[in-house]
Amino acid sequence: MVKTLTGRPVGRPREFDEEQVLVAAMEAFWRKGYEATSLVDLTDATGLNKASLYRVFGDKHQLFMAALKNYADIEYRETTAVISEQASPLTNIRAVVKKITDDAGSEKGCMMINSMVELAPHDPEVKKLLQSFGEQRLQAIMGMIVQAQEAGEIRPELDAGKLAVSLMIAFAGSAAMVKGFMPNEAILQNLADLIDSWT
Amino acid sequence: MVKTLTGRPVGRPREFDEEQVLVAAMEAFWRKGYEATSLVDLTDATGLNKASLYRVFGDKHQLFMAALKNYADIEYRETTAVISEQASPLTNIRAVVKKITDDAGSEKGCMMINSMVELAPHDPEVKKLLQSFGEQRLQAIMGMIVQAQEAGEIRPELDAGKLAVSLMIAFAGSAAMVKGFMPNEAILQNLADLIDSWT
DNA sequence: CTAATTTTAAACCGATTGGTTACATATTAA
DNA sequence: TTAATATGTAACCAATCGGTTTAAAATTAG
Repeated sequence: MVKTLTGRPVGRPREFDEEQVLVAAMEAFWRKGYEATSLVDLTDATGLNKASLYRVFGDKHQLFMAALKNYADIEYRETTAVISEQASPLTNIRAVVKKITDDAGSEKGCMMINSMVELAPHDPEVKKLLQSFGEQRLQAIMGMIVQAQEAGEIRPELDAGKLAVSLMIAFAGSAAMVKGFMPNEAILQNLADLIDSWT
Repeated sequence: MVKTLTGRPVGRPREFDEEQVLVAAMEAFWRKGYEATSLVDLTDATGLNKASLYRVFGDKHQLFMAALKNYADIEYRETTAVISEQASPLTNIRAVVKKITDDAGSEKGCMMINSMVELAPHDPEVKKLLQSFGEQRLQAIMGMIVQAQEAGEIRPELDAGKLAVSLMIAFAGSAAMVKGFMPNEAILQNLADLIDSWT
């Protein structure tokens, strides 16, 4: 990718949008998991052929890592976006819960939980990435809980760290259960009840 | 397998124990999941060669189904075994929680949750099996909760069905989190806190 | 125009996949 | 001993796996 004076690269221009392709690959991995998604699945989903896919994103594992990062980025961006300055901390927590369950509400579940279950024990790279995403999310949730306690919306004697852990575990469990056992409404109700029990 | 008058089958007797082989296959699938476990992995784990494996258990998918059933059977048997007539209902609930988290406490997690996440959305057979296992477990947990309420150990105004759902989701979340993010102690603590909040 | 550069598509690669067949071996009933 | 039956081993199979190479097509700078 040699840049020229005009800023445009020399040579034949790309016929695809890198971001779009990444999203398509992400959706394939999200739906079927890592192992079950073949290169043919990926070329079908992205519209690219193998060679192009390899040149731009590297091998299957690298592409998966990029897709997982992309998922987490989108998730984080969209989740923080539902937080409003005007709303109360507890209202924001409920909005975040709704957002997260909406994303993971289909049978695809949550790509991070899917990857944790399928890959984390055997794949150090995936594990490391998921740990840092998880830590980030845990801290964010705990911060919101502390805010809600300061605002008098959550009982102050409760341990914010423990509450955050319980919510994280409930998220993970929800993302698993929605894939084969429990309807979305029961899951949403359970999360609502959990948060109600904090007030 | 033609039976004779003596009860012993005609022909060369088996050199392996069917139950042992199933357990070995179960452990391989439990550890690596369905897709990532190759036939070579299975022959290594069981000590049998492909042909014997196929003749006795059918193809890979049938073997997996048998292994999953075996897992659920063992799990159910061992879990109900920790329940004591002498102990109070709540003590029994805590014993069951300990038992389940002990089983799913390693990085292998819980084979049922692993399978639900990896396969349930695409594999109707697996989904159906997991649904019946899940329903069975949900009913068992709810029954114990009702007992504990009748014994005055859990607040009677709480909805036993909802509590059972919350515990199931917490189990599922625990089984996911232990695979890559959260240490066993934090998970155990969370479950203990959840049950404490019912008293 | 030409030379350089890049992208695309498709042919190609060895290895591995799940699955089957063929056959010598072992054990039975009669 | 013999006929029947079931076993374990290994060779074999086509299909698919992830991954690479090759070469034509497209676009640039000069």
